[in-house]
Amino acid sequence: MTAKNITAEEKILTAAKRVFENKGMAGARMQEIADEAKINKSLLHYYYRSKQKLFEAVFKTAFNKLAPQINTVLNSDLSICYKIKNFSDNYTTFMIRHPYLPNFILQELNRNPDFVKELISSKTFPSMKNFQNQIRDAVKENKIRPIKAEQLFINILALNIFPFVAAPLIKGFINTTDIEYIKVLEERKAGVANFIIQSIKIN
Amino acid sequence: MTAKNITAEEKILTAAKRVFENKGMAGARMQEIADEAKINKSLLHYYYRSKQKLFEAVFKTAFNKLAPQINTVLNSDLSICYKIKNFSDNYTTFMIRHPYLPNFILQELNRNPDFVKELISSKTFPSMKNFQNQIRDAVKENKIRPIKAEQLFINILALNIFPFVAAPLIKGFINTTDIEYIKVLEERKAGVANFIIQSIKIN
DNA sequence: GTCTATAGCCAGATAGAC
DNA sequence: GTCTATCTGGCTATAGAC
Repeated sequence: MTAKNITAEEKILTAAKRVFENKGMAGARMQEIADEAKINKSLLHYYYRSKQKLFEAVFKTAFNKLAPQINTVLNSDLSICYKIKNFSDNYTTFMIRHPYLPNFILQELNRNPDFVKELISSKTFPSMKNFQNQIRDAVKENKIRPIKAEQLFINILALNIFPFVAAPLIKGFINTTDIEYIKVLEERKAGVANFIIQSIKIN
Repeated sequence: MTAKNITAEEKILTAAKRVFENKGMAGARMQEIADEAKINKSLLHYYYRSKQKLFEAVFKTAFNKLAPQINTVLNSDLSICYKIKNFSDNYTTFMIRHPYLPNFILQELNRNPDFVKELISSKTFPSMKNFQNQIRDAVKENKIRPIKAEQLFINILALNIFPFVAAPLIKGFINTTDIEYIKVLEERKAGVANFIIQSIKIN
């Protein structure tokens, strides 16, 4: 498997991923994707027919990388505490390597509300039910302070994802270089989990 | 001041705001802004010269609505606890009325890193210094649990802003209608402040 | 200030040779 | 499968009448 064994189709998808994540659907240019992939522009259409189709291929691939991690929080028999620690650590590690992904996903979901309907109706889309039961039981048994499952869920996502979506803004406020900011993010792997657990635990 | 007294220039800015916030710079069309403002397309150029200039006018207006609220957190002599409650309440109230604003700002900051440099160098851009001192002192005096000012700051922003940036995604996960989601956001006004304070307070 | 008409460009998509 | 050349439409921007 040398570099030359990578097919044109794969090269296109990789390049398209890079360009779409940076520029979004509207800002991306087919020519730029072709240049990035070092192939001819008309090959894009040969393999993917249209910009829209290529975009959808990229979007689905991206979304399918994120959904499973969230699903582990919502649908697994692990303890609440473990889930929070695990998700914060794994998610941040993954995102440091793919910093544009969350922004890309959220951006395009905001622009195309129909995408959401499509995603929800897919079989793999995670349900809140188990998590709601888990939180309700934990509150009832006095294991954690009273909180609604949805609110806790939003908080977990917010604390882990926001630092990537708002990176340029935060970098401006706290006045850090890109390298320093990665250290700030690394600190959050454990810090965020502690912050959440501290907030819900019974003294 | 009847509706007819609104000048063309004002109508353009309002329309541009709506279109840019929904579609972003790259996705917005001058024709759509003209239609939205119910004026002739060439008037856009008469008043604002170019799409870029019109966009910058909209962006600066939008950003200047958000910065002061954050500045209150960073640079005022209020107690930490009060700041958190106050910001969570005010910010969420404001954002429920302008739900596209955070997404628009973050989106364009990600696309145009130069914007950030420009904003930072402006005189009104808030500094972290006072807030850092306040948190360091509070930790030293054992008033709150040990936490870095930057991390707390990120957490405050994340918990308050993320629910708006990621609205379509969250609505999908927790399976709510738009109206129900507003109730979830209303709950957060007090809920988020409590969540944060619970996490940093000494038992 | 406001309109119509159009210049000029650029991007997505296709035709057709190899 | 991969290339060059080109069509077609849409978009920003401007010229110029009123």
